[in-house]
Amino acid sequence: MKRAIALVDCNNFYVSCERLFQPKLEGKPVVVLSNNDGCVVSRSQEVKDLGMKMAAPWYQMKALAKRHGIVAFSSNYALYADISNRVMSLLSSFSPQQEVYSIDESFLELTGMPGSHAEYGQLMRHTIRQCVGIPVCVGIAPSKTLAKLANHVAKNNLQYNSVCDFNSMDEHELDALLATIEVGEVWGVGRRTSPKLQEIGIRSVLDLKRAPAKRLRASFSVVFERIVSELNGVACLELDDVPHDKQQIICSRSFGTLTSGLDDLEQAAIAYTTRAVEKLRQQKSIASALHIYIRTSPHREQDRQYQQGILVPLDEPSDDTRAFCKAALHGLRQIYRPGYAYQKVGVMLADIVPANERPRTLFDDDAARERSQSLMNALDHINRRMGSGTLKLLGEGTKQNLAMRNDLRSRRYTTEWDGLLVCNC
DNA sequence: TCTGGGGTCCTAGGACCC
DNA sequence: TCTGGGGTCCTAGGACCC
Repeated sequence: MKRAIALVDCNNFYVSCERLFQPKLEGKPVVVLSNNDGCVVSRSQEVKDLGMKMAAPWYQMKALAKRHGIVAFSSNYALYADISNRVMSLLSSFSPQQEVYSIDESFLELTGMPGSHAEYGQLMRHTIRQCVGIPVCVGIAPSKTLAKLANHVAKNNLQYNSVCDFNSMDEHELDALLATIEVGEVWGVGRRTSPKLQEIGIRSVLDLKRAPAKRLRASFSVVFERIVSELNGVACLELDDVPHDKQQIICSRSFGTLTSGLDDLEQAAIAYTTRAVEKLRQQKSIASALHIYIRTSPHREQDRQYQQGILVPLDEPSDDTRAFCKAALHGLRQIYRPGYAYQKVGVMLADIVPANERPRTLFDDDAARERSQSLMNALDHINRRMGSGTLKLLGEGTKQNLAMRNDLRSRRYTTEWDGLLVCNC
């Protein structure tokens, strides 16, 4: 029986979320920006047609935007996450096996399902459009890598009507199609390797499919052997239907304005550490080291540059915000140098294991651990109920010196009372 | 003036051990 | 004075993804 994997991908997802609540933006050029309104991270079709690239710095795009009346939004992650949950939960009813791959993509196992898979894809698409309001495209193929490409074809060729099933094509038809797609479109071939492949004569997806896998492995890495197999219809990547625990948890942010003060960096470090340890507790894990780093803006070449990071081991694995904040401040003070204009602080939790695999030591203080646990539970409980950041450590501070720019953010239509749309009728 | 954030996997090279 | 080879573990950095 032929393997059939579907990839359902939302069309310019963040833009589609914004349009959901402002339908007058249908057909108009719209973008959504990254944190600090720094880069363009989601573009409507109209904007793509104008030639605006993904991740383009917004300040360089303003003239073009003005000329064409592009509507811009700061990112509203609370909204996108909520809409994503609705799409994913609806999709889960279409297959016994689903892998939620990212905020806007899901793989679904269709192997063995009777009837036309393309028609089934259309049904998914119409259901999501009708129930949630988000447009999606569906690609179907015998491997994940091919399903990604089928999705790409569905998105870019009108004649497929948003659903493309490679399994329904014969070998010649499929190869002819793959010959028209640039090798850089393949999942796993990025902007560095794409030119290198072109140099050795591998320009199209078909070229890569027919390339000698062993030789590619030697010149690039083992992942290429896998990619070539997947392109030949041999599934090497299984569907991951249980989300696994993170091996590292990162929280980092660029500042709205550069700063050279240790105070500011300490405040940011505590805020990000707090957030990261919250995520650690959410997945019921403990960590035994924290990496903290700071850096100046690499884009400001006229400034003196500095970047440094340090790994701070903890006395014992923990999920207590206070222990990590202490480590973060300790590390920060070691790497901090005065006189630089810092742009970013980041923290990363490492050596993560499930909390129930905590090693016992001679010096375990069970009473202290219980106190720590009930304090952290209370903290999480209150912040969950009253809103994130209601209760925090004093060091995080109350001034917002380094607050991000997000003047263009839409309302939290679905996750806050104040964000609800009210009908005046 | 303004250039994102979070994550994984792979490789090379160094330290160390026998 | 000469100075091996193989294995493991760790880390840093690169590449990629969304």
